[in-house]
Amino acid sequence: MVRSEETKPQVKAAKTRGRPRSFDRATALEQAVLAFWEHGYEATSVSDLTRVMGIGAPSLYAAFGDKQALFAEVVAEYGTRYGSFTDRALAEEPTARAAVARILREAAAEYTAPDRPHGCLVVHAATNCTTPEVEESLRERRNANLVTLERRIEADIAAGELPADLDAAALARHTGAVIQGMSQQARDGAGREELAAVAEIAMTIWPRT
Amino acid sequence: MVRSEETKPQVKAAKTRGRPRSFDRATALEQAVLAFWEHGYEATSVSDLTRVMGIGAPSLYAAFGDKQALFAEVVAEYGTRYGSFTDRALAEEPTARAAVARILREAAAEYTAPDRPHGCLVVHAATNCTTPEVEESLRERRNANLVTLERRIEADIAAGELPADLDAAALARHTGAVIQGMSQQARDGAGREELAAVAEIAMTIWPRT
DNA sequence: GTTTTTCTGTAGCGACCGCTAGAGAACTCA
DNA sequence: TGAGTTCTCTAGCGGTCGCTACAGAAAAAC
Repeated sequence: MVRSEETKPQVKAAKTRGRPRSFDRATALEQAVLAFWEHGYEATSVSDLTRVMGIGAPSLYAAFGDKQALFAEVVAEYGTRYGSFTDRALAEEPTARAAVARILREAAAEYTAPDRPHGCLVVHAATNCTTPEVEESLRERRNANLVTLERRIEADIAAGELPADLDAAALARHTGAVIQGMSQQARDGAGREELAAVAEIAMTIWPRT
Repeated sequence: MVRSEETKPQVKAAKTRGRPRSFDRATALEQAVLAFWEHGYEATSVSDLTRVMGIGAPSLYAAFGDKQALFAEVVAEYGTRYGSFTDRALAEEPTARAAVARILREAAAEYTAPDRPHGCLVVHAATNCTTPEVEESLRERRNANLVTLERRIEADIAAGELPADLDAAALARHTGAVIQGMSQQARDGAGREELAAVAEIAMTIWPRT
């Protein structure tokens, strides 16, 4: 994947003045993603970040603002790079049921992929946070995902694909709970097959079509 | 519930010498439970603790050891006072299915009870921890709960109460994931009825008996 | 070249962290 | 009463936190 840039001197036709940045911004951001993903917002100190990103503190602050702004950018980057499988499933699968089945199966693999932190950054990285806005930002993201799923289920109900008496909100929340639980299990050491088994069990709640 | 004591001067027949403790140890511990429950291990500072417990730092260290020892005691107290509903259900209900049904329904109420922190301390209080032993201690607790549930399900399979081809480990893990997901949902603002609906949906995975 | 602009490295700011030394207070025991 | 014991209070330890002032380095503009 080619990194998208807005202020990259050596690539984007050296138009910026002054001393050029000595590190690759996207690479540094990716390291920050891994650090925050692994240890969460609070437990990842700025000195941890400068170490894994390979830059000094002033460079970090010049390039990303402060710790909170960097985290926001990390969350966005995580969303496009690692968390997009849910949106993709919702967009590509013909029914809510098929989308959820795919999401759960893919989550089992995503949350236990080797060579990267287990579980979901959005679920874990901002729990027990002394900065309420940070905790709230991921909470809103999680709740927004629930609403998205609920709307998808409602659409299937309206289309006659699912029973009219189905509780879309409850079904969406159940699915969210299973996903978050799978993420926790992944953090607690569960492997891909174990999570896949959980996913299969969870899918049996859907009405037979 | 009567507080069990080992060194309580004013109740246990004033046998201890020296200046007596000026605060009630059990009351102070309860305040620590609420603080750790709400904010987690790292985000609850010793100065937070001394404030809500109403004592000075030296008194805290004299009575409870250090922060980590206090947290261990808090987890134990939480277990007996707030987390015992699961063990009770497993002990009192005749089948694994009935026990899980009761656990899920009670969790919906417990995790959203007013006037106390939402969700489960064991699930949330030691995530994103810079002290690995603390994080590990609750992880072990969660995994031990999974094993307990798995054994209960296996017993029902052996007794012919559940199908012989049932995957006890997967079913236990699924149940654990739903419980942890419900706890997360409670933290994210879900109410009792919403969690109860999730619990009802989750119970539909059990084979009809 | 010189000037202007921007980034980098050192070094350290004030605030808070978990924790404790030391002195005095409050009790039991003789 | 006095001695011995244990708790409480004030104050502050060394360390880390997020963050930045400042001087020098590296580029474009002139």
